[in-house]
Amino acid sequence: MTLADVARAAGVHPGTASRALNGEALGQVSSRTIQRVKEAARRLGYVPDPLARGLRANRSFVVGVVIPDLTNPLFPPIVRGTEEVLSGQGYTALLADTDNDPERERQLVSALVARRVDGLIVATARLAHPLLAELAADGLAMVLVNRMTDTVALPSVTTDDAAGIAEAVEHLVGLGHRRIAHLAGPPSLSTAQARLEAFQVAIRRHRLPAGPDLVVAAAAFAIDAGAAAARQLPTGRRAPTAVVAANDLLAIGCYEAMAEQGRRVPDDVSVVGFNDMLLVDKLTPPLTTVHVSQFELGRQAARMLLTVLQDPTSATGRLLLPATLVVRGSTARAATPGGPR
Amino acid sequence: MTLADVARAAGVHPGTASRALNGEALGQVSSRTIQRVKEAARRLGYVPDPLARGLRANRSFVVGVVIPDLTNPLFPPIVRGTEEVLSGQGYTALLADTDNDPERERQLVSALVARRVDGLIVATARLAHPLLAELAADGLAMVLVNRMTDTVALPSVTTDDAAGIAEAVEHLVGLGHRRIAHLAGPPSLSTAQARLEAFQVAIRRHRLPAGPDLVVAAAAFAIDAGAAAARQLPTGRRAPTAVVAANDLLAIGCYEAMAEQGRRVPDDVSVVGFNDMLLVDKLTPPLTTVHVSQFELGRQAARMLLTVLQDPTSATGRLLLPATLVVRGSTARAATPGGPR
DNA sequence: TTGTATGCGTTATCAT
DNA sequence: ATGATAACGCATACAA
Repeated sequence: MTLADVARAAGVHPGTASRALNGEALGQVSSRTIQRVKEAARRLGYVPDPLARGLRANRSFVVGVVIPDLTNPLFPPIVRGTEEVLSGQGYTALLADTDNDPERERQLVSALVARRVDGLIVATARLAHPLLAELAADGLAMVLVNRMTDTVALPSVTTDDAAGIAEAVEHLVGLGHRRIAHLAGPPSLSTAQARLEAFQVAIRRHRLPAGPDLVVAAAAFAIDAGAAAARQLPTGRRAPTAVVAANDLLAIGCYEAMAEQGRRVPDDVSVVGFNDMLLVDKLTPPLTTVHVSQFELGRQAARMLLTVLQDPTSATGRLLLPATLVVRGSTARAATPGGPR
Repeated sequence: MTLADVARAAGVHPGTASRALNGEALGQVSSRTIQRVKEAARRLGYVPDPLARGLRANRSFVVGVVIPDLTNPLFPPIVRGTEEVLSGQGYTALLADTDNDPERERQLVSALVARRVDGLIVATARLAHPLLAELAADGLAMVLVNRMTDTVALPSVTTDDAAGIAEAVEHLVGLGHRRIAHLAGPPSLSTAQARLEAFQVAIRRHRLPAGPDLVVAAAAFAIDAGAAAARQLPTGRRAPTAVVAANDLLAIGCYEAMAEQGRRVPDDVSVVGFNDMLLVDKLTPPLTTVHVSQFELGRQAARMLLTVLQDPTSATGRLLLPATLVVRGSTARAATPGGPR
C-alpha cells in the first residue's frame, strides 16, 4: 500500500494525495478531495512509510533518549514518562544506554543522528559536556532531563534540588540535630553540585557547624561509593548525628557503613536520601527521603521537546519540578548527650 | 557526507563505492579500489544513511523491544542486554512499553511494524497471545524473552525455571522444612506456570504435604498482590514453615504479610524469592532467592534474533539459561515443634 | 486547487 | 571489475 495506490483509488495525482493527507495547515486543497483521499486511504489501510517520509522531509518522528544506565532505578520511570507522551504524539523513542561511558555515548549519539532523529532527550549531562555543546551548535533539538550542563544553556527539566535539600535539613534541625553531614555525589554532575550547594546554604542559614570533614563526595551515585564515602565521615565526638545523602543509593551505602561502625539508624544517626527510589520504603529502617516524580520528569521533558520541534522559535528554559520530603523511619530525634535518656 | 562524495573523492562511481563498502562477500571488486574507497570514507567521516539504505533494501536495522513495564526492575537489565548486542551489530533498539495493556501493545506494535523494524524482541508474552500468533504468521522475525507462549512455538530465551525452583525446594528440605507453600504468579504467564509446575514436581518427589491451601496464586507479579496472596496462606497449625515465591516482588509482599501476622522471617517462616532483583540483598533479612542473569537473557535474545535476521533458515529453538540459588538470610532451619529449642 | 518533476541516499540490475 | 541507470516511497517547488 503506497501513496500512489491511494492516489489512483481516489482518482488524483500522488502529489495531491500527499497534500491531502498531510499539510492540512496550508489549506490549499479542496475539502472534497481531502475527503476522497482520506476515504481511499482508510479503505486501503494505507499507512505512510516513515522511512521514505523521513528521507525526503528530513524528519523521522523519532526521538533519541540517551540514558547513562537503565539499570539505575532512577531512569526507567523517566524513560517511561518520555515514551508515554512521545508515543501519544506519533513519535517513537530510540533508546541509547551509554553505560556512563563518554566514548560509547559519542558512538550512540552519532548513530541516532545518522538515523535523523528529530531531537534528543538527554539524561547523561555532565557539567562540562563538549559533546552536548557540539550538538547544540549543530542545531539539534535537545532537552536535558534530571541533570543539567554548566557550559552551555540548554532547555532542561530537573528537580528542584535546592528546595528538597532545604526541606531535608529543616526536618533534621527540627529533630534537634546540629552536627549534620552531607554525602555528596560526584562533582561532575549538576545534581551533585546543586544539592551540595543547597546543603551548604541551609547549614549557614541555621548556623550549624560546617567543618570540611562533614562533607564527603562519593565517587559515583552508587551503593559502594556511598559506603566508601560514609566511612570517611568523622567518628567519636566529632561524628555527625545526621547524614543528608545526595541520593538514595548513597544513603543505602551509608546504612552499610554505619552498621559496620556499630551505629544504629536512626537511634545513633539519622539518614536522609534523595529521589525516593523504588523499594527504599522496604529497607530497615524505611528510608526518609526527598521524593521526586521521575515519571513526571520524563513526561515534561518530552513535552518540552515536542514544543521545540513544533515551533523552533518558542522560548524554552529550565523547568524545576517540586521535590518534597517524605518522612519514614531513618530519621529520629537527635540523641542529646547529657540530656534525658 | 554522502556516498557520492566518497565516490568522487576516491575517483570511482557511487555504485562501485557502495559495493566496496558493503558486499565484500561477492568479492567482485578489486582490492585496490576497496582500499581507496574505504580510505576516502574514513577520511571524510562518511557514515551511511540508514533511512536511505532501509528504503532501498527494505530493511531498517532497527529492532523493536516490547516490554510490559520498564518500571519493573526485572526488565531494565534485559533491555540493556539487548541494546548492547544490537548496537554492537549496527542495529538500534526501538523501545515500546505496553504498560501491561494488550490494547496499547497492539498500537505500539503496529507503529513498530510501520517503521519497518527488522524484528521484534518480545518480553510481554502471555500463554495465550493472539497478537504474537498473527505477527508470526505474517513472517515477522521475533524472539521471546523471559516469558513464552503456549499457543504458537516461537524462538525464546528464558530462565530454567524448573531447575531454579527445584534447587529452592531442595534447599528448604535440607533445612528440615516439610510444610512448604508456593506463592504463584498470575496463571496467564509462562513463568508463573513453569514455576508452579516445578514446585509441584518437587513437592511430590520429596513426598511433602501438598494440600491445595499451600498454593496461592497472586493476581500480578507485584508487591501488593504478593502480600494479598500471602495473607491467604493457612495460619496456626497448618501454617507453612517455608514459602517459595514465584518472584522477588511476591516475596517482598510475603515479608509484609508475615510481619502483619507477627511471624518473623526467617525464625518462624523461611522465604525464597526468584530473580535476584536489585536491592533484595539489602532487605532485612536479605532475601534468599534464585539468581537469574536478566542481562544475559537480553543479550542472548538479541543474538538469537540477529541469527534469524542474517539467516532466516537457521534453526531456532528455546534457550534456557541457568538459574542458581543464592542463599542469604531469609531462610533458616525449620523450627522443630517439640524438638530442641 | 491540482498536476508535474525532481531529489532525498542507497542498492541492485543491467551493460560495458 | 566498474560505470550507468533505475527504483525504493514520499514531499515539495514550480508550473498550470
